[in-house]
Amino acid sequence: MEKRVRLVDVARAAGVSQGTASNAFGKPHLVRQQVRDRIFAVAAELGYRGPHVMARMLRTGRAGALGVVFPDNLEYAFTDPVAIELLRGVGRECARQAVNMMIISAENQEQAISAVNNAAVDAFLVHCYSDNNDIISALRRRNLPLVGIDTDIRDAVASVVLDDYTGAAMAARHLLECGAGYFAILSLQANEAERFGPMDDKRRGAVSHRVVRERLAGYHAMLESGGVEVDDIVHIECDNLSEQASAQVRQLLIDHPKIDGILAMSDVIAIGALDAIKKAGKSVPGDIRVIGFDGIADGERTDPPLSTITQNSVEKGRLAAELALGEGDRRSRVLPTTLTVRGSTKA
Amino acid sequence: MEKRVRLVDVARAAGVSQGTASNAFGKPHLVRQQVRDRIFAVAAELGYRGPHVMARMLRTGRAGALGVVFPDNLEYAFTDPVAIELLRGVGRECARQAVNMMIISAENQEQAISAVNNAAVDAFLVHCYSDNNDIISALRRRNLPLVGIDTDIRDAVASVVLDDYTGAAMAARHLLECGAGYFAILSLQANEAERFGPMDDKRRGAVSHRVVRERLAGYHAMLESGGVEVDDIVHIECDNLSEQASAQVRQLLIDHPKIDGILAMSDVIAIGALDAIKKAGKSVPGDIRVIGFDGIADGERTDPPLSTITQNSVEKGRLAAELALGEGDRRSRVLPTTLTVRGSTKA
DNA sequence: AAACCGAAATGAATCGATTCAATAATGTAT
DNA sequence: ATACATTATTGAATCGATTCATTTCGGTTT
Repeated sequence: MEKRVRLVDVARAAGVSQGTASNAFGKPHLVRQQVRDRIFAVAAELGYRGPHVMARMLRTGRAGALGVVFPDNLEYAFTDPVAIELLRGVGRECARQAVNMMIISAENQEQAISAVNNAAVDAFLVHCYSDNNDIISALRRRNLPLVGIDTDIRDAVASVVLDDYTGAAMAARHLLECGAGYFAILSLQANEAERFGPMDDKRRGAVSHRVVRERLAGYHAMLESGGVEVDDIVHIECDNLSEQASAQVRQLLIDHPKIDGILAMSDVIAIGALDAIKKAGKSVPGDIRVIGFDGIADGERTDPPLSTITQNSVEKGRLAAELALGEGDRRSRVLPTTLTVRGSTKA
Repeated sequence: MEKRVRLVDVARAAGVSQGTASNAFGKPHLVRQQVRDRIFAVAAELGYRGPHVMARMLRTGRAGALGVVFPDNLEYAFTDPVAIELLRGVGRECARQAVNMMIISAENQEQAISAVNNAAVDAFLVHCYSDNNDIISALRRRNLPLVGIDTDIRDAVASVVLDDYTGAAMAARHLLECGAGYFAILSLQANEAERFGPMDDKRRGAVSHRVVRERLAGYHAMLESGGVEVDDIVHIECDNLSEQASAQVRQLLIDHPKIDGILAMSDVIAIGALDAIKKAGKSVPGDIRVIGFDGIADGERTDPPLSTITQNSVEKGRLAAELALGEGDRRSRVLPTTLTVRGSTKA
């Protein structure tokens, strides 16, 4: 393995200073064409591969990359349709700003922390549900611009969240308007502890995930104003995977046959619910109305098509990236949702 | 903005050499506990943030990241279900090896080249259909381990491709066995020129994308052995998006009403075809048998469920990452496919 | 007390660029 | 021809660690 050709070698061989050689590559307009050409010719002859990326980074302090972290579940990033849309938006903004996208990957918390510590990036984006987490602390310690998605993070330069409360309230109002009277809420995981199934008062009081807290509050407020007692609502904490959710809903239908309105905190869960209801021989929306949350593409093709609260996840990701990379004012943003009515709530 | 605290500052303040201070952080077992503790205490007091990532990289020459490039279409990575599965596999292997994943992003070819040149990574993975491309040249110039996915790349340390020929042949045989006699092939894009629609001989002779070439050959060989003339097969070059493909198939059904077997080169296209056929009032598989390629999850939930040639894209990505990061023997791999029979070909 | 050994610590060299104040070269106006 | 701007070039300092050959230390063994 021969030694790498360095800029200084090229400079010497071309009979110019190292500074000029550097400019020829990085700021060509500062070097006379004649000289530039000579430098390039010599570089080609010596087999110079261009400026060393890491050396340049060290000197300039810029990494040219945006770090993206998913602390809750590392594999989640390429599994959940909403996360993928988010990444699409992040990617779009990174492309616009000519910055690469570094996805922090790890198998466990400890590894994730060292991945965060070793990532050569200019800013971090973190998608998470709660912020009491060692990975978040590691991110803070890096002292780089940090933008939280879907949760507020202390010390972050900004955050991008959804107006979850209003979205949930819209969903609940719609079900009320469609005539539902007995409700079940299919919740996303409420905190770090991986526990699924029926959600009692105690568990409902220990919700650390912002998204879940806000959506529950929105559902409850609207249902109460519609004359429904919160204690009469069945709460189930579901895994955010259609298959698992489907199994949980199957049990729900057995335990609570009167249920005629289902509020799901994600479309993935709602799709599982549709499946379970169909298998149980009940009809949607005749017997049970189902509304999801997110507005993923798959919801358009279910049978019946899924009513939902639509959010623009692509824009959420793009905006977060813009805030993280941006120099301008970095106010945190709350993004709106819209009600999308399809066949699962209205015939 | 105060000046950053450096390792040398910590070392001085703690009364040890810089080398020892470095070891305290990077190789703690080489430093006596007593001394180590003192160094950490001083570091905390001075507000030292830990070793500077870029400086460490420059010195060690390791970036701790794997670059992933999609030259054909940059947004494609987070849009196509197969690409997403691929990324999931890559992510899994990166996590296993405690390496981050750098996604090269750009809006155009020129930007992509400079993104490749500025990426601090230890190896590159490139997913593409053909290798005559300036981005590929830029990748080669970096002189890092390079693994090609779905196409062979000159100078790559290895490549991971599918046994496309056999997969296509299996698909064609299956349709023959199901009694189809008049075939249409819905092809992926055959080369860099973005042209869609009917594919004449000339265009079929100018296929630069390896995947398309192999699959066409597999389809043709099997159909011919089943007594079908290649010239009697209708070829349509489709955009790899369900909506667009659907529109193209609508026209196909008008122009060629006798078609009773459709071979689609991707499930995404096949799903579009199912849609168009349903809208045209024909039945699947009664009037027309449809088989896709890839085995994406969405194909299980179409109506009827989609028969397909299943590949393991997650493993394809994982394996490619392993080869790129690995030290061991790096033979190129050809991955197998399996026939998955569902309702779109057999009642 | 001398000799020896392994573990711990040292400190200068190195990784490979970019930057910027100072200087030189070139061009233009008087 | 002289003065004055402009544009190019120089070269040393700097970014912030890690490495490794060498020296020092502390403890055993003879």
